[in-house]
Amino acid sequence: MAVNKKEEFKKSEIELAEFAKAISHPARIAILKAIADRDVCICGEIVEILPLAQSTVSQHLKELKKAGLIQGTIDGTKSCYCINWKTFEKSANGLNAFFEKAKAKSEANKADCC
Amino acid sequence: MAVNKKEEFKKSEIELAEFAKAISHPARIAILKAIADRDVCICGEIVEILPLAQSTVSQHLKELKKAGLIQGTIDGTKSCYCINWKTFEKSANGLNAFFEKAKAKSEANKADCC
DNA sequence: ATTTTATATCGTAAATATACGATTAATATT
DNA sequence: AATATTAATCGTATATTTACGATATAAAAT
Repeated sequence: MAVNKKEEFKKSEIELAEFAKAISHPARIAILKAIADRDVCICGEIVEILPLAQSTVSQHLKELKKAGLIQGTIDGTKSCYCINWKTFEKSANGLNAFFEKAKAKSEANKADCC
Repeated sequence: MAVNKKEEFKKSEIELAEFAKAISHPARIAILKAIADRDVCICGEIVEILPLAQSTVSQHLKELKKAGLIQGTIDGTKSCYCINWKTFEKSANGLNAFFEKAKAKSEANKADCC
């Protein structure tokens, strides 16, 4: 049980799901917001803002990085993050295309059967 | 440990994250697609399409229902699902507004510091 | 050189998610 | 009435996520 069946889906579905998963925690939404908000990429500031321990924030940053949504560079003892706009926009557009396509179908069908 | 800190974030952040979580599994993306695709709401068809056991599909349907993204009605022995467009669009628009707002900031800042 | 500061990583506990088979419940078919 | 069909729910195993403190690492300040 609990065997991973995720890979048996279409690549596009897996990618959409992965992006959604990356932003499926309020901390990660808040982090993206915080980074997008400032003109200089912040770092430990995020820890100040969030109601989470430093190590937990670091973990969330790691996941956002893994998803390619943010980038980080080390600046002295500090660590500086910014949005990776290329990936961010690409993912956002992909998700939006999914929404739009679904909506288009609904226009065509119009049959609200439930 | 593993205490739930999610409720300590802003309501808007929690809502965005919850929607993202609802669509954070390829099976659920595939289910939404399948339902949106047909003009008649399907049911056991979904089980045929997905590489998952009936009970697992049922579980995923339950989660989509919990998120308000789909609705179901019983029709004899069959169960008929359709997209709850009101919630779906509202959620999709909310997420999109988040993307747009972030992007707008990036236009303003332009400082790619990393 | 020592201490401080900033952040990543490790270890770990607890919670949640994923998946399935078995069972249940309720309608349909024979 | 007996059986078949459909889908939800239950129980359960395993995997993943979330969270923290402790520790490690590396630069900065003293």
